[in-house]
Amino acid sequence: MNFCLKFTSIRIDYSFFGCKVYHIPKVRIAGAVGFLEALEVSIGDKLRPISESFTLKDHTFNLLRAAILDMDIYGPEADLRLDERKLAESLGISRTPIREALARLAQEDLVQIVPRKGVFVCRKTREEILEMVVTWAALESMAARLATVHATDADLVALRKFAMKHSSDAVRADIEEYSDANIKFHQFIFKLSGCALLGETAEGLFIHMRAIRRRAMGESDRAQRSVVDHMEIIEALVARDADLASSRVREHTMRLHAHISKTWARLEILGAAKSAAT
Amino acid sequence: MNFCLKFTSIRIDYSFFGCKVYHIPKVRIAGAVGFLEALEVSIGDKLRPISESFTLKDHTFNLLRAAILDMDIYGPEADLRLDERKLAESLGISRTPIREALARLAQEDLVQIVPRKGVFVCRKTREEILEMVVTWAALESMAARLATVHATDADLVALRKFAMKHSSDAVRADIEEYSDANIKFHQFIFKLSGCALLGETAEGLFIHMRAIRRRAMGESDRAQRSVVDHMEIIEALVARDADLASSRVREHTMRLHAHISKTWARLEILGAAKSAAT
DNA sequence: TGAAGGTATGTGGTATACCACAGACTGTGT
DNA sequence: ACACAGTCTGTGGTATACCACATACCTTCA
Repeated sequence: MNFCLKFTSIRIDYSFFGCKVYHIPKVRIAGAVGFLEALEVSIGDKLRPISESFTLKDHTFNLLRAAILDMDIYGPEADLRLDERKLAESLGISRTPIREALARLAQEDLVQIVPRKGVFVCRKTREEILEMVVTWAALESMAARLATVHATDADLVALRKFAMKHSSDAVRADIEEYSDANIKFHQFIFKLSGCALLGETAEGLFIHMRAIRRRAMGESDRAQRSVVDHMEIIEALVARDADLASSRVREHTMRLHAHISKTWARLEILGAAKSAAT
Repeated sequence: MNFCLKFTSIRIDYSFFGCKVYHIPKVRIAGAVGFLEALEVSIGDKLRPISESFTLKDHTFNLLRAAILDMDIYGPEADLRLDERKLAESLGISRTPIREALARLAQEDLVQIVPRKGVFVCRKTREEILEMVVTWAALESMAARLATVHATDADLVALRKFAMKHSSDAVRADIEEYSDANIKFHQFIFKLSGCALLGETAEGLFIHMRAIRRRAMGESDRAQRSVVDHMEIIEALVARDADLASSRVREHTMRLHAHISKTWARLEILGAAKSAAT
């Protein structure tokens, strides 16, 4: 995968501002908002929401993060190396904000920075992925438990509606569609828990699992089994049975765990390619 | 709290190397290890483990992190401001590694970086703390569940031994001692789960909770109740009853949740001091 | 006297120059 | 032909200079 190519299009986003990248901060006029408020509302309204405290550092962080998630990390010939200088050149900015973005990515375990060697996108081993699934299960089962208390009846109706709407995707084996809906279903449960941190923590894990999930999804009747599971989970939530909802969610996720265990060989081979590349 | 003062002692650590801080990297002789190996083993053995790839960035990160954890964040007059330049001066290094360390701390939600305003240590609101406890409960209850499968009998014997050894601390209300033991007990369970990520994720939460925990610990009979809870948890583990162990751990942690809820007023007042300071 | 506007100062944000180290390469000696 | 050593190149690490913005203060004018 060619990273430089990737970022060519991103520069276009930048130039949309009509100025060189590093001039963007100059556009900010937060201090002038008060002044504008004194003018006709028609003008103030239009300009009000101008990017509040935009920084290249944050932008780069999001950019790199998205790029890494889109990467085919586990492809045998994937280029896991990130070159600070090349990235800087591609984005048209200096290395400084890139380095700070990379430092944050490293903190999230998305990349590994090796002094004087390079920055590398982290591949996850099979064990790490399995642990992520376990942790995910822990979080979501708690979310389901809380949801039996916090979710309103209307919430659950909406959840059921959503699940049924997309069940047809699974039936006709529309994996791509169903995969998205599946994700949203789980996010829905986290939202119903009323505990934002549960969802946020899970999100952090999920990011790492996306590449794997994409590869592991096209298996046999998993999608249809998933639909059944989801319905049973909803029933437990509607019954306000905390233990049942919790255990059903947990078992549902642990089935993914078992499934990944079975596809061990493939992942392991991909993992091996990693050490070969290093 | 005076940060500069704090770091005065830290500089002493640095100067232990016998050279100015930013000269430390020059001390590294990783490339020379091979050379040393050709010499007498007596010398090589002594020098072998010289800091592999030490970086100021990482060191600063750990330093700041530890300093923040030691801070009395919730004190009414706490100085939550971190000045990059002052820190740089105190540590005797440039701003660059400090900024990267701060970027990582921000990623961990330990500090908040406000462009052109400053870097501030994050205070947690009561709601955030409660959510952390819930998330902690989710993780540890799963850990206990796994422990019923992965822990050996010897492990559980060791756990029981450990818990009993420190139960006396709780009885004689030696809060400080017991608090440490309490923490280790929970870490023990995470270890027994065989899923490192569970423990790591919890650790990330725990860091934020330390300051709170210290304040919330000196309450009534919580310590003694804790001892009972721990014993019951151990029984469930020994019985290899996954559901029971899981729920007991969860309920134990959720009691902390309830307790913090009760001390709402105090925390809220402290939180209010925050906005007053800002 | 007070309000408006200018200015001085300090902040984080960014760009840049340079460093030490690692690794590949190349030349030279045996 | 091979081994060794020197050099060259590229990497991330660090230090530094400078920028735009935010803020507080001060000057000025009504």
